[in-house]
Amino acid sequence: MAKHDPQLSRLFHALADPTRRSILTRLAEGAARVTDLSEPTGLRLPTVMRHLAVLEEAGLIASSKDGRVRTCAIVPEALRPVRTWLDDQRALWDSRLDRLEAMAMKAMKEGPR
Amino acid sequence: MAKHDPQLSRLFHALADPTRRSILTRLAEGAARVTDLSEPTGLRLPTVMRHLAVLEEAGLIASSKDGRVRTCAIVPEALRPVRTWLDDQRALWDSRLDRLEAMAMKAMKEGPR
DNA sequence: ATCATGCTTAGCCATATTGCTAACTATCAC
DNA sequence: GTGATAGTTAGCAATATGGCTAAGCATGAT
Repeated sequence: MAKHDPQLSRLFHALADPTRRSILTRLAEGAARVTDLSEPTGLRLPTVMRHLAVLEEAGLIASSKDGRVRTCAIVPEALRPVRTWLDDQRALWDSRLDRLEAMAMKAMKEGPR
Repeated sequence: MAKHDPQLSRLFHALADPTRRSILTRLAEGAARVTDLSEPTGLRLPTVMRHLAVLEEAGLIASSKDGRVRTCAIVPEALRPVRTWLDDQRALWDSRLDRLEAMAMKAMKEGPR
């Protein structure tokens, strides 16, 4: 039985915000400084920092500081658990599709009575 | 350019909660009444109701009421946008990786500056 | 040394989320 | 009708989230 997976929760939560997704998309073009990530969002630096912290805690990005510049980059394998969960769910859902369908049919026939 | 997709945000947000994921996994075994979903979680009915509302607003489940019993079932195709987003990101990230590799190769050939 | 740059920290505010209880409605069984 | 059952609604409390400003701290340029 799959226990509550905090890592999966962190990943999904990180991906649930449009700003964070746009940051990820921007980072797909290449590593970027914090300021570079701030500009297209129209958000202030501290706000962007927080988003970056969420992304980094989820393992979706990595950052390192060189002088006063922090450079952020994507961690490509970070989405693996998400993909795995999706695959598992699809397997479960698909394998029960016929049964769900049957139950729906049955409910429709016996329902209103 | 992919605009902020509210539906994607709703989906990710719905999936970010372990209780909701366990509800989905439970529903993969077959449709269930609200009370059936409440028992294994150890949560009260109104709390479960709220989780179900989030799942339904995200389109992940559908429910219908027959008499006083509400039956919930999974909507298998609901995860499609998530899967599509993942695929798109992976494509972007992979192409970025390829470029990085090419640059590394080039750098190795030309030597350090 | 001085100043600008880039990030960081601290803290405020509004709203959202997640749990609860209590009370209410609607159905089903007697 | 009476009462049990299944769900619903209303509203409370604690915490999390997402934005901001202001001030601080390094580092780089002059």
